[in-house]
Amino acid sequence: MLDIQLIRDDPEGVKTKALQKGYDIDITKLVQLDEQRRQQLSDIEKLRAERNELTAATKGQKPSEEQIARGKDLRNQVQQLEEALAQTDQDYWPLLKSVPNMPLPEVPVGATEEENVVARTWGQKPELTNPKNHWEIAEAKGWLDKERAAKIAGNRFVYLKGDLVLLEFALWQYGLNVLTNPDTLQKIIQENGLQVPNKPFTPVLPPAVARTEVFEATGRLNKLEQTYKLEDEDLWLNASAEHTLSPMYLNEILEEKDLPIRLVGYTTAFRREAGTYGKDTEGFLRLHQFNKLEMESFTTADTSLQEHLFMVAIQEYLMQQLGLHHQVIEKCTADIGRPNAKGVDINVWLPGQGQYRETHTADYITDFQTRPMKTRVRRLNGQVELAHTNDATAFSERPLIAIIENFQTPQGDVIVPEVLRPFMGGREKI
RNA sequence: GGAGAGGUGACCGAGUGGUUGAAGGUGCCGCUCUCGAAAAGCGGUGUGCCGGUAACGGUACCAAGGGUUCGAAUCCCUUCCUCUCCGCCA
Repeated sequence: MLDIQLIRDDPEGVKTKALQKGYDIDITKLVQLDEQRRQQLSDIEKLRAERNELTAATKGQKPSEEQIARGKDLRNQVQQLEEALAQTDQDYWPLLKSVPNMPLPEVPVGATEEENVVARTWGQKPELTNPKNHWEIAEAKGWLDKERAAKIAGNRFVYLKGDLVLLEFALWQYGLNVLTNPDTLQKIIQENGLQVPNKPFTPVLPPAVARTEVFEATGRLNKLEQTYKLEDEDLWLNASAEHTLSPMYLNEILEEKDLPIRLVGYTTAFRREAGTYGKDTEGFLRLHQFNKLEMESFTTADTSLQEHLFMVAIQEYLMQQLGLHHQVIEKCTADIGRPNAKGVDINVWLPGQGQYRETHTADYITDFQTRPMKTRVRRLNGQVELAHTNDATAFSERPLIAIIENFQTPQGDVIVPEVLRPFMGGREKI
């Protein structure tokens, strides 16, 4: 949720930047509703003040007939005004919540993802003759069974089996090792010239579900396209660990000395993927259910951008260590997403498909989530202000696809990246 | 799932209809005392919203939402959570 004060101060600027992100918001109406709302609030408070005065005047005694009559009158007036305010709120809050976060000035302006900018490229496309798709290799190896999964759970579910499962667990282990090691983090910070502490990430196994109320506060509830609802329960399945990590400190005031709070959560993510029929149906690139290791951090406003860059640096480091050729993409205004002020993707090269595909995303969210979540920081000087959140992928299952396609051998085996071997019993290929 | 007891400020803990944003204690901050520290004494110490350059004023908040009342932390209803016992269970 955007700061209403920002909208009051610069309605035109907000309108323009929202449009850059593809949101046509009726800012005029929002400003008008805001004024109306404040007027109503002020009227109500005047009456309440009068009522409080009346109550105080009774001094604990039985009030007179006259006082009771006056009290009743005030109550009715307040009630009427409160109803009018509730009416205004019905329009006001959804409209305010529909305003997207403002992109930073350096975010490239663009109308589609075609206008994303390649910021950096690492490595080179491997030289492979007639590379196979990951599903061809995985099915031949008995690592992937989609037919039986469809029988059990339907389309876009899979059974992953055998060595691929071992490889997946190696990936989690490796990711956790990097994120919990202050020396490795320090190296990444130095190499990228960043100004952040090397405080390690705390591993978290979070709940995979959250209540409606909580989900709404995160601003990430996307009922129709993404989120599954549990029948008979007021619960939704998370579509990323971020959904249950970011609201952890809902309605709390954090102490500045405890920041940054860095979490790395592992969870199974569930996505409805409505509106993607026929897209990426082969293999396990786009599933209703997948596993993910996700970074989340809470910082002060003045350190959050560095924290975001730090997360991107970690992502690059992880992909470099796996030896996977990839591009770092600065997403344009249309592609960064509603809650983001800036966004970076990592797209890995998939030789079997002859294209780059997204494996990582890093969201710079500023205080857009913490405002509705009321997650605040008490600064060292005693000032209370909104915290900032950042989230970013550490690993999903998609890098497995990249490993299979990039490191395939003519014999149909897959070379295990060196950094994963310690977690694979030292095996060099599978 | 069944039966019962509860949810009050950073923490402990009073308060069961009338200046109660809330006694008392702990913690924290400042001052006094001290060479310094401790102890002791004194003072201060919640958050949101609205108005105001500010000082400050108003209003709301005692798990959440609704209701009763001239007036609610206190009474009623719903939901959530915690604890105890029983049952079930990886």
